[in-house]
Amino acid sequence: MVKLQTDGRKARGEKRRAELIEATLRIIERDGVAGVTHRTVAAEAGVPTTSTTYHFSSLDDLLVATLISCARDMATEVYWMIDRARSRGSRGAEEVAGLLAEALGPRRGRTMAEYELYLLAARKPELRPAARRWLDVLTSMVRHDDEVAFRVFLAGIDGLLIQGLIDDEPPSAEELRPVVDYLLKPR
Amino acid sequence: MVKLQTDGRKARGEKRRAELIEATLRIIERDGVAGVTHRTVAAEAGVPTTSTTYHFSSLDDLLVATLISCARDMATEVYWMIDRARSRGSRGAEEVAGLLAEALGPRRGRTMAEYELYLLAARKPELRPAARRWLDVLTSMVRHDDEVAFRVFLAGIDGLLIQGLIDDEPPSAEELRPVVDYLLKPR
DNA sequence: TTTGTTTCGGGACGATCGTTCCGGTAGTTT
DNA sequence: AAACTACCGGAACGATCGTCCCGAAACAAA
Repeated sequence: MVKLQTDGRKARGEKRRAELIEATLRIIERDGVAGVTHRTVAAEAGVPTTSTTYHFSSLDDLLVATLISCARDMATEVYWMIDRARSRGSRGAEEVAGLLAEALGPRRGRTMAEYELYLLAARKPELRPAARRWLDVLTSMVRHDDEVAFRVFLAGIDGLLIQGLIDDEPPSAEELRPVVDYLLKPR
Repeated sequence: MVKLQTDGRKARGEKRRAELIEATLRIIERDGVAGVTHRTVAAEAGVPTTSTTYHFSSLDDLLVATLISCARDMATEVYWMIDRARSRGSRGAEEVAGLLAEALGPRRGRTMAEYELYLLAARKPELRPAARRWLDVLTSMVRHDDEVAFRVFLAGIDGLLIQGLIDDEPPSAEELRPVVDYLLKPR
């Protein structure tokens, strides 16, 4: 009889690994990278402290894994924004503004976490490929003569998000709208 | 005889306070906000550990003071960029690209420090006014019908800087040039 | 000089950190 | 069944953390 199923132990191990990464992301959303310790992550995941050191050789490894996991989500998120912006004509700006308002409102913690991990990548060279990959993939999607406009678009999105993070009240889609409009206007 | 000079003790105190802030900024440039502790700052400034707790009631206070001091410099820096961009015509983009390349090359550590403090402000409400003030001042400088274009310009600058921070090789002014050009092109 | 204020700095306290050790358990292979 | 491997989790180690205490020193006012 041929063995088709994977090792049950390894499956459980991978599952807990994923749970630890999710717990780490929640910690970063709530308290920032500074709040990530073996103990806080373990408590958030509801597992003993030593579980983090078993599945990740060090705290750095845990952060690396979290960034890599997070980068995937960021890519799909920005991909959606681009898709909306290009396919909907004048409605594109409206939808992009809505997505930005959502990133700065209900999902504010997540947005902060992403940029904190982004800055972490600036400081740790081993993280840079993961942080850059989605950006490269996105850039390769557009036509060559659109590349400059596309880079401006991406930079503008990043800038608007970062600036929106230090507002006391998250900006509404209506406030963002004219800026996004201007950003998307061809020239 | 009227007392004209201030208390020599207070003068020395203020001087050491300033030195501690400068040392803190150097630490952040080198190791990030995570590297800021009473002991590392004191060692960097060449003073005993307790000096930081004496002049700043807590570590948070030290970071707040550092951000406020840093925000002033950021304002003048961006002010220069705007000045170049507006007064030099087509040469404006070239000079802005040069300033960006400098911020991502020789002054890379400083740029990282500024954005780390910026994100810190996103998380600590008491820091937000200081981080936002210079942005408001700059915005109030421009004509009302230019405001949207100006906000796009600022957002674009932020985005280009952040994205440039995760490059292995800092982008050159020549690479930045077409993007800045597009960003400044009126429409 | 005497008194008071401000700055300095050594030392220590309790808390928390990353990490290791190691016995115990569950699952797989032979 | 026995041997082996992967996972679990309690306990603890040394290091480092923020902060406090308190006497000494420097300086100003009396």
